[in-house]
Amino acid sequence: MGKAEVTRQFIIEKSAPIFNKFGYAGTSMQDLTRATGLTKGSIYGNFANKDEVALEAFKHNVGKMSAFFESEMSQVNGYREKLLVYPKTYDAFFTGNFIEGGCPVLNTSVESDDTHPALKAQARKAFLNWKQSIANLIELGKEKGEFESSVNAESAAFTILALIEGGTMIAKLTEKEVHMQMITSHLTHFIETL
Amino acid sequence: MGKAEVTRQFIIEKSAPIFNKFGYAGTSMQDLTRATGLTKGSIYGNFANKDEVALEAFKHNVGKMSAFFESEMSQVNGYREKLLVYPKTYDAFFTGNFIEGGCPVLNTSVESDDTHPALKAQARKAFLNWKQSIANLIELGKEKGEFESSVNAESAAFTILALIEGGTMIAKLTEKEVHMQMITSHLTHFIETL
DNA sequence: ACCAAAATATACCGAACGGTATAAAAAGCG
DNA sequence: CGCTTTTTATACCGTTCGGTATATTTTGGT
Repeated sequence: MGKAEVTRQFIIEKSAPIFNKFGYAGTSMQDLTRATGLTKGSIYGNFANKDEVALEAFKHNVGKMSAFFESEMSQVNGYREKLLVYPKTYDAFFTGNFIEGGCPVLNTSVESDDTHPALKAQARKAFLNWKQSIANLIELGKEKGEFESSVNAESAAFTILALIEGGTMIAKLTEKEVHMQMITSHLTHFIETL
Repeated sequence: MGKAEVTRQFIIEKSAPIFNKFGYAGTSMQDLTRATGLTKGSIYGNFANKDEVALEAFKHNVGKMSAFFESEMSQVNGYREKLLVYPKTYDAFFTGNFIEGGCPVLNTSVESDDTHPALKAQARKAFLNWKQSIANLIELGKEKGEFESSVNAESAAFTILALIEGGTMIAKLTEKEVHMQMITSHLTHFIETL
C-alpha cells in the first residue's frame, strides 16, 4: 500500500462525518481541508473531484454501520434475537452514537433524491442491500421455524426499515430519546409477533 | 393588501417547491429569480435574506400539507376512518403527488438538523403539531369508545409518523410504489388494532 | 393628471466556491 | 546515497455565492 493509498483512506475517514452531517451541497472543499489538515492540491491529487470524495465517504459510512450490526448480530443466537438488535441499538440512539450525523442512508437519500443522481444511486443500492439482509434473516428464521411461515419477509423488512429511518428522523429532530423509544417499542413488538 | 404583500406571497409560492426539492443549501437566489421571474432586488425588497424566504416557504409547504389532510379527514366519520386517511393517501404516493419534493418536514429536518438551527426549530414545531393532531384524534376516539382505552395515544402517534416518514424516504429512494404500500399496509393494520 | 411613496430593476460588492497548473517536497527503488 | 517518480503545497483561475446601494418604474391617494 503506497503512501497515496494511505492518504486517500485518511481523507475518506476524515471527510465521512463531515458529509454525513452537512450534506453534499453543505460541505465545501475548504471544510475537507480543515478536517484533514491537508491542502486542496493534495485532495485533488487523490480524488478526481468533490463527487468522488462524497461517494467514497458515503460508502465508508454505510460500511461502518453494517459492520456494527453484523458484529452485534454475530453475538446472539436465533434470528429473532438478531432482528432485535435493531430496537436494542436504537433504544440508545443518543448515548450509543454509533455514527456521527445519523443514518447516512437517510441523510444521503433525502438530500440527493432530487439533486444528485450518482449519490442517489449509491444510497438506493445501500438501502436495498440492507433491506435484503433483513429479509434474508427472516427467511432463515422461517426455515428454522422461529417465525410463522405466513410472514412476508420483504414486507416485514420494509416495515422494520421504515420504523428505523422514521424513528431516526424524529429522534434527531426532537432530540428526545423517549420519542425514539416509543417507536422501538413498537418495532420490538412487531418483531416478537413475526 | 398592498402590491408588496401580493408579490411576497407570490415569491413564497414559487419558492416553496424549489426549497423542498433542492434544500436550503442547494437553492440559490438565482434559482429563486428564475422561478419567480423577478430580480434579486425585488426579492430582497420583500425579504430580509435567503433565510426568511426559506422559513416562509417551509411554513407554506407545511400549511399545504396539513390543509390537505384536514380536508380529507373532514369528509369521513369516525376517528379510525380519519386516521386511515394517512395510509390511503400514501398508498397513492406517486400518482397523488400532493406535494412537490416529498414531505417538507422530513426534508427540512434531515438537512437542517446539524446545520441550520432556525429551520430546525420550525421543522420541530411543525412536526410536534402534527404529532399532537394525531394524538388528539386518538384521544377523542378513545372517549367515543372507538379505540381501546389502554392505547397510548402519544406513542401510537409517533409510530404512525415514523411509518409515514420512513415510508416516504423509502418510496422516494426506490421509486417503487409497492414498497410504500407494504408499509402503509402495516400502518393500516396498526390503526385497525388500536 | 400629478406627485409622493412604495416597489422593482440595474449594476455592482467582497467572499467563497470548485477546480487546476505548477512548483516544492517526500518517497522508494537501485 | 542518488535519482526518478510519486505525492503534497502554493498560488491562482473563472464563476457563483449572498447581499446591497442606487436608479428606475409603478402604484395609489388627492
